[in-house]
Amino acid sequence: MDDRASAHPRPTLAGVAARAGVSVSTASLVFSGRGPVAAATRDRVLAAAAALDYGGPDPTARSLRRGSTGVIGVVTEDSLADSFRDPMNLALLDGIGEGLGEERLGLLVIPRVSDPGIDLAAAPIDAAILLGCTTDVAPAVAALRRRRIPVVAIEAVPMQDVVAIDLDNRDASRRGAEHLRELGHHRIAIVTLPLDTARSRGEVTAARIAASAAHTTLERLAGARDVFPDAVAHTATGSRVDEGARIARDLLDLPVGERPTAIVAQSDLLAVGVIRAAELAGLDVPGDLSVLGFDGVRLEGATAHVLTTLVQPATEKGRAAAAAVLAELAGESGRAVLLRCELRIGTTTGPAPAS
Amino acid sequence: MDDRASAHPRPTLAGVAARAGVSVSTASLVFSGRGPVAAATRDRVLAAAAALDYGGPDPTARSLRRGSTGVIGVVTEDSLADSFRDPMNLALLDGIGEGLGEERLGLLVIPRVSDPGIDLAAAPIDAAILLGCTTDVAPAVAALRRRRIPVVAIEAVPMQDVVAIDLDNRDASRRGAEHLRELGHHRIAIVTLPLDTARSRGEVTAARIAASAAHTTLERLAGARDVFPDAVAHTATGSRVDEGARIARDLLDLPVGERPTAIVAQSDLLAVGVIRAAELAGLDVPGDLSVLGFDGVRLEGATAHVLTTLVQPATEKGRAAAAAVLAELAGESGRAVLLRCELRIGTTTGPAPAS
DNA sequence: CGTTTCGATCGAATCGTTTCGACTAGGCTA
DNA sequence: TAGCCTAGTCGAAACGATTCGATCGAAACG
Repeated sequence: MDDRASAHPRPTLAGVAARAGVSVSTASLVFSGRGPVAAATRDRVLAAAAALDYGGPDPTARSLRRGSTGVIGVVTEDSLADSFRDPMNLALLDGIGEGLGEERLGLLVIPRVSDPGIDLAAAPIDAAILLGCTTDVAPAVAALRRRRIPVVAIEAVPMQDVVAIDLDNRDASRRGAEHLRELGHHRIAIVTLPLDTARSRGEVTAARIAASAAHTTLERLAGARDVFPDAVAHTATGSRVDEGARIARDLLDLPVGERPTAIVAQSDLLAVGVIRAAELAGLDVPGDLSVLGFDGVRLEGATAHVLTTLVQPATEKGRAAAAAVLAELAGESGRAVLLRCELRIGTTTGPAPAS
Repeated sequence: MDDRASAHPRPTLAGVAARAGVSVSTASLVFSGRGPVAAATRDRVLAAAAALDYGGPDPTARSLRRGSTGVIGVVTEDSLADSFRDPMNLALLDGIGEGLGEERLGLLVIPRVSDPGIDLAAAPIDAAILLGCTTDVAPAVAALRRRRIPVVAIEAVPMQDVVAIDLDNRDASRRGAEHLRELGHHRIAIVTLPLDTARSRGEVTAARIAASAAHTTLERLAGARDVFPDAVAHTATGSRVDEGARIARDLLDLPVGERPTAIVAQSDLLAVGVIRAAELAGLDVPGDLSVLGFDGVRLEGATAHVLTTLVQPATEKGRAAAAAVLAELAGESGRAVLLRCELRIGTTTGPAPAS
């Protein structure tokens, strides 16, 4: 059988049709199932296909003719693996998968949107979802727009012709901060998500804020500072436990009077790191230090605490993105969505220590 | 500008060529850069393209003509998100990304290979990597073969015309078990990875083994039983900490004389669960119970221990898979690779308790 | 029994590129 | 000055399907 396979170049619909003694159009109808075909004819065509080892219409030819590929692009900023290390993105992916349903073939994940070497416009996709892109995505969006490819962006700066799936990041952060203020805290510190693609650790200055395009980070920061305008903030290189711990170590290395009584972390992973560092430094959470997270990710046994955090509807975000994509593909215009986070009070925040 | 965009249907290379006053072939040369084009001509074409808001050649048409899409398919068994929740798969993905280099557009991730509803043959890909597929993948492979699409499988049952990237699962497990035997253990229990897609928890019987197609699980099991032929084994529904804990709870709920003195877990996540359950039951690790893992994943702070485990070269696996894919696409035949695990002795195994 | 209708089939045009071979006009070598 | 090579350009033939409109019996209808 191998010789046959290598002898004949590659079976095509025309070959199958010829062998079955029907026209190409009829053979096409058999495979696409969109026209009436006599049972006998269908069988003949299928038999011919089997005999020639034909595996069905070529996807690229089909795409060209039909004008659609059945593939949705998911554009990420980091490397693939790094993007998927963030539990929030996984939940998002779950939602996208759910929302897309059975109709689509798969997701084409395209890493490093900011890499000029990668030509987003050359990707065979019907629509694109921008996933956690903090960089300036304008060029990428422009390229997709030229292709008439609908774009849905998740938590990105608002752009024209891009359906935005957003979170009330600022408002939610403000509510979290207010919770701390109500508990009597005055001196708080903030551990932020990355501010830029360079991802250097360090204190957040006005200059760095001005230079940053990290929408989510900035919004959450603004929300916290709506309540605590002077709160010091340090930025992390990524949403990871070790980063949170590392930054907290610096923030907590102060005499009692100057040390923050609460730390606002912009993600749960960072918050867990903060808690670990605090406990390692001999501080009691929440007795000596309150810790607030963001995300509401299930962190199985990472700490003995129940994290006080802003629970975001991550899966819902994915579903909304998928719905928007489907709407756009159907010709309707996908509606922008603003989802709300909910403050879940756990055991990591408490009254400010009387000092 | 919006009216223009909607007025004209969509710019094509032909339109650009016409406007630039050159032939389509010349315009094509400008964009593909594979022929000599006078600088002046090039500029004229690019200017026309800009004027028409043309974003470059259509990917599907290009794919059809060129016969390749620039996309590699990654076929997983679970939902996307679930696949990527396994840290091993992420490391693998890292390796694939590294190995593929800059040439490729992206990875088309295709979930649920066993779902008959999804037509693998309809995916526009140049090659496929089978990732952690425990089910019977024969139909999928057959479909791809008909398409003349090279297939690389990671830790799957050997198949003809499929490049295998494999691990010495059986031998490694045997070495791990021998380590336990040398420590004086006789009564051990095994916590296995899933045995089948149904994923029901429970004791591993001969019947279930016979019915299972989960290559990796079976190999690791066989390796452990090479040393401890009568070891009882329970299968998990997934490689997760909570699963490990849940199963260990049952395994350890026995009088001291019958309780295993060591548990072999088929993944580090399971092993961590086992350790947690043991400590919750008041057992000392490794004093009362030794625990052996598999994978060598970095588990930041999950336990206070250093897990004794079989460290597998996960990233290397990905790189090898990528190399095989590239080789196959270059017309050479990708070589099968067998990678070796290394036993790393940590603090979770110790001498069997004298009883 | 003439006409309409419908199921089944086919031919031909089309989707938007890439690429092969041919052609022209100069610049070189001999 | 004849002959050759090369850079630059072009026409036309793929690539492998889908789909529109036409055709042709046979069944259904009045």
